[in-house]
Amino acid sequence: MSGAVTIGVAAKATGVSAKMIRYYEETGLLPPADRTASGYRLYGEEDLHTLRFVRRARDLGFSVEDIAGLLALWQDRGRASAQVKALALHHVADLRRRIAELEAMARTLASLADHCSGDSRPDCPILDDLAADHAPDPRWPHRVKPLSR
Amino acid sequence: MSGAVTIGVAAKATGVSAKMIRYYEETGLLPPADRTASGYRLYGEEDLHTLRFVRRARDLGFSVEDIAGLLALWQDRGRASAQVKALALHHVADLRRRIAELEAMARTLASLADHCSGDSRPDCPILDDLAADHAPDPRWPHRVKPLSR
DNA sequence: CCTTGACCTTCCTACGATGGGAAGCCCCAC
DNA sequence: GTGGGGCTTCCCATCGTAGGAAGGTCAAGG
Repeated sequence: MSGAVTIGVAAKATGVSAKMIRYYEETGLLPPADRTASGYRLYGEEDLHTLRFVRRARDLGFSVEDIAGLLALWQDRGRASAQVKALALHHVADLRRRIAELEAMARTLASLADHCSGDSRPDCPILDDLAADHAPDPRWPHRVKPLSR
Repeated sequence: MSGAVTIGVAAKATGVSAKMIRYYEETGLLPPADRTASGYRLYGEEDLHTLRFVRRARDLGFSVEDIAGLLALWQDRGRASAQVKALALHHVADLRRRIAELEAMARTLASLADHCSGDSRPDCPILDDLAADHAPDPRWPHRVKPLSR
């Protein structure tokens, strides 16, 4: 029943650093914490719960802005789960898009590295690729450079 | 043989914005460009080649710091391709690590969303998961909170 | 009662890569 | 010579996080 703890304890208990707790408060993600007479922030069990919620959401890659939405829905007992699901699926789509981008990079680079002898000789397909003329604009129909000269 | 072009032309020709070209120069990735009498930066064919190299490397996800290394190797005719390959493979490993992280998030979230009805009712496994007690420190052996009180 | 050390407060700085914008100079075409 | 577009530098913002300085607070132990 003691309840209220200071920011350092709250940080350790929730895995959110004290710095970030202050930042979240400052940016409005969290409401201003209660204070002791001397100005120390105090966190009760419910606040800790909220902080853990925020941390979990961050761990799942949600932006702070998205988390504000999730928190609002969480605290709205009359919410429609459809709203939550939409937010989540939107985020999943975002994650998948970023994954696809990274995978394209990794594939390209791995394939280049695969063709590189990796010994003491200077010849290197990786550098050759980087130095080659890559079409800047057209997305995929990668126009091969004209052969005749 | 006109050769030298101003920064805006170089930007369009290479796909690197003028802002970024200045930034790269400022941070030492690129050597200071030649200037006209009135202070305009000038870029020759070789500079454009370098800029395209940088852009390609950025497109492959290399950090500016890594690109500095790649540029140095590129310009070192006596380099060992092993060095380039090592840099590339290190970066691939980094990409794969980030991909794995994002995939873990996406998988978790997609599975939660999958169990969410997504209708007008408020019940939502996604929020339930976010609100649940997730172990902060211990990696997986998820210690359940003590029952007795 | 006073010191000590751990904690808290605010405020400022930085990261990495990028974009936006303002104020002022430069250059070319008309 | 004028207008408009390009160039210069300088400052600010992003996003989430961390570090540090300067100073107040608190509890424990002498």
